[in-house]
Amino acid sequence: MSTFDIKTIGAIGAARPRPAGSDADASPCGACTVRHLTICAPLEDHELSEMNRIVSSLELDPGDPLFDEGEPANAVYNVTAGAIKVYKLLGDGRRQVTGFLFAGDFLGLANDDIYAYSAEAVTHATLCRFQRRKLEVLLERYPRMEKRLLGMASHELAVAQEQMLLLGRKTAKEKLASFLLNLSKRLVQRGQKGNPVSVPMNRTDIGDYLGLTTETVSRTFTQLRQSGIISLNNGGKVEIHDRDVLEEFAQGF
Amino acid sequence: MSTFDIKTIGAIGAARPRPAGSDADASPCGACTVRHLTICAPLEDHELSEMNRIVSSLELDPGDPLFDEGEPANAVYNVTAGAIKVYKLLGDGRRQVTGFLFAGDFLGLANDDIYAYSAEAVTHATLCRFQRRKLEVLLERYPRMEKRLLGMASHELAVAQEQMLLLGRKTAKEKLASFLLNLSKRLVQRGQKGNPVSVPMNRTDIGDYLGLTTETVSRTFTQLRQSGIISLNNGGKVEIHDRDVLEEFAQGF
DNA sequence: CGTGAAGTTGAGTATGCTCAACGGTGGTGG
DNA sequence: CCACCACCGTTGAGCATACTCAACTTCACG
Repeated sequence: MSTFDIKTIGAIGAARPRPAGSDADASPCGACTVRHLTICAPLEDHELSEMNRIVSSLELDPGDPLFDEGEPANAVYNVTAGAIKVYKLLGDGRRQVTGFLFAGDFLGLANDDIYAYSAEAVTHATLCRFQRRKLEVLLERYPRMEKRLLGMASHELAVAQEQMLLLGRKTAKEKLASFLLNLSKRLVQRGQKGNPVSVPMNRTDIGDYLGLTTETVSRTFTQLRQSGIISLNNGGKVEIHDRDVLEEFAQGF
Repeated sequence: MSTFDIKTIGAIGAARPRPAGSDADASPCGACTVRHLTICAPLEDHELSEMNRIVSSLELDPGDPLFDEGEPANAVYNVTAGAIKVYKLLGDGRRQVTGFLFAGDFLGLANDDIYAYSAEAVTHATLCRFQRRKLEVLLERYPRMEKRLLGMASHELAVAQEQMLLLGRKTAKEKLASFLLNLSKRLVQRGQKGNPVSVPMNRTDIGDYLGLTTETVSRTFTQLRQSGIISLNNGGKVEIHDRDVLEEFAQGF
């Protein structure tokens, strides 16, 4: 894994983060459609102008890296659209995707000023970037935001523990059932329809997230499809026919 | 899993949390030997008296439950001595231990007022108990503590991600190597010798933590022993002979 | 259409699980 | 004091789930 500073990514050319269009730049925070989900939720409208001053917008294409494990953690991010994956690697290249992030999700919290994982775009995605030091000043002034951040971190922690249960103790079928239900729930949380479920990531990413190979993911999809529990539509849409059975699988009965 | 209120545990008789001896009660926080590791770290000496007022001490025997998943989260805890395990269960009883906690470690942060996991003593253990509502008042007054809590949560998050990598992508040998090195590092962090490593939990707990069966844990210990990398001493002590090889296993080379 | 990447399916295999037996140890009660 | 018992850890044999390697299909995109 190369370790390079986020500020030079554009120059390297592997990624092409670019400033978002002028529309968004005019009053990005005021126009933010996912504010209630982000770290900005506790701020009053008139306080957003301060946010505007320290935030910058960012756009990524599929496969573009956002940052790499080990890199100095100079910024934190809020996803405003699209999907991001975060992952860790072993020495021989084995990969564990520790999470998929969608609009409203937060990433980049680093304990010791070094990112503990890498982040990369799954789909075309837009993000808000907060310079770490400037954000810290703001947090000092608005303890509400710090509280919000703690709430988000402790939610992340609960999600991580659920994922450990999945990785350590569930079968392939149970893993995939849990995964689909999770995606569905997160869509609903964002006010979208929870069925059919949009599955924007490929089989390799799903496998690396669930601790499986692509082949096993594919076979398990087939198995669920042939049981009539789901169907696979075009454009990565999965239609859930029997949510109850899926729930039973997910909970290990 | 039964869900009962922590306050009634004593009456039920499954557990026997009891107030610690009068020595500790006199000025528990002032005498705390692990304060620098806890949420109390940022408090000045003269502020500890406030802490004293909202904290109570607690003692558990091996196997005693502290709280159960799903229970209302009325308190958070700091371990002051001994070892605690936290775990989640599937419907059919499969178990995933999501962490082992030692002196200085913190548990009980709950996002939605409900514990997301169960906690139980591994060895004889002592803990500080903070009533949630009272702690919140204190956090309001000391943003430093809130910041500290955020730091601890984000550290936990990094640890959780490392564990996901282990569960999803490491072999049995790599899992056990990582586990032993982790225990060793945590001993060193607490100012103790990192070798030999005290391993107070049994094979079942280790298996449930690493996503393995007891038999596989046992076989893998034997394998590492026969390779001369470790030896198993009395009293659950593991002596590490070749840390470098263990590190290589743990990092997946 | 042609090409390359992604997904699916098949055959054989290996890692770790299941089931079972056995040995050591510590606690208990006769 | 010692026999007994329960629990824990270890080891063995056989097995199953998911992996590896490979071929083939589908799809997106030029």
